[in-house]
Amino acid sequence: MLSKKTKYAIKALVVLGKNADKPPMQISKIAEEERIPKKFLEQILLDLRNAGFLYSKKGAGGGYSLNKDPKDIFLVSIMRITDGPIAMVPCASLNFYHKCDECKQETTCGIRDVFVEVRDATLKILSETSIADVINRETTLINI
Amino acid sequence: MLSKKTKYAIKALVVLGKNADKPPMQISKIAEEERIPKKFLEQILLDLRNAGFLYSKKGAGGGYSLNKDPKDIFLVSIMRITDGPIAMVPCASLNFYHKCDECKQETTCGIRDVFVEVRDATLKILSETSIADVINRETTLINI
DNA sequence: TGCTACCCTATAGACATTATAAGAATACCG
DNA sequence: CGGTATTCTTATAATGTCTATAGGGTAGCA
Repeated sequence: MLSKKTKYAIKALVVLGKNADKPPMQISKIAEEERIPKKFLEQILLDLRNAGFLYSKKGAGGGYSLNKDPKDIFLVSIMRITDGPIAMVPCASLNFYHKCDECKQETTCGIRDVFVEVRDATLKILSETSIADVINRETTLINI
Repeated sequence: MLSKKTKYAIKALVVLGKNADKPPMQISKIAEEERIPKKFLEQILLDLRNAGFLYSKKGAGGGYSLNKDPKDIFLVSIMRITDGPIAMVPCASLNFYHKCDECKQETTCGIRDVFVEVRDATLKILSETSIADVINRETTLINI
C-alpha cells in the first residue's frame, strides 16, 4: 500500500506543477486545496525540498515552488523518498535491499524470482510517469 | 510490502506442493523446515484451509496437504486471503475498493489512473503464476 | 483411554504511520 | 528597525497494523 505521505507528496507536486508559472504557494493553501493536514504536509514538503525537488522561500510572500520541470519528476523518485522500497519483498529491492530473516537460499528462491518480475513491471511504469504525465492524464480524463 | 503472513503462506504451499504425493505434513515440520513461528503458521494454514486450498487431517498421523493441484493455486488468490488488496491505493482496488478520504473527484484523478495501470501489471503476473510455477522456478534457478 | 495434531479465541508486544504541538529561525515590508 | 508572515526543526502523542504467543478446546486414531 502506498502511504498517505506519498499520496500527499504526489498531490502537492501536481498542484505545484499546475501552478508552475505563478509565485510560490503557501503550505496552508496547498493543504486546504488538497485536504491534507497542514502540519503533516509541512514535513512532507520539507523532505521534498531536501531532496531537491522544491524551492522554498521564507517570510511574507514566501512558499513553495517546483525546483525542476514537472517532466523531470518521476513518481518512482518521490516514492523512494517518502515510502522507501518499491519492491514488495525486501530481498527484491534495488535501493533498499535486505535479506529475509527466514530465507535459506536467496539465489534459488522462487518467491523472490516472481517478485523481482513484479518489481520490474511496477518500476517500468513508475519510472516513466512524471508529474507532468499525471497532470496530462487528469486533463485527458476530464475530456472523456 | 508483502506481509510475512503472505510470504509464509506461499512458502508453506510450496513445501506442500513439493510434498504432494506423500502423507500429510505436520504444522511443526513445515514450521521447522521453513523457519516460521509455529503458532503463527497455525493461523495461516487455517485461513488457507478455510479458503479451500488445504485439506487437513486430525489425530495421530494427521497434518496438512494440498486440496488442489499446485497448477491451480495462483499467487493472487493467496495474497487476497492473507494480505487483502493487490492495488497500492484503495481506490484502485478491484476486490477491496474504497474511496480515498481526501479525494475530490475520483473519476479524473491522475494518481488513481497511474496506479490502476500498476495494479494491472502486477495482477497480470500474480494471476498467471501458480505454486507449481514457483516450484519450477526454483528448480530452474538451481540449474543456472 | 490416551496420545497426537488440528482448531479457535484472545491478547500482548513491537513497530510504523499519521498527525499535532510549540517554538525557533528567517525573510519581507512598511 | 520592528512586526508579521512563513518556513524550519524537534519532539511526541495517537492510532493502527502486523507479528507472535498463550492457553485451552476438539476431533481422530491406535
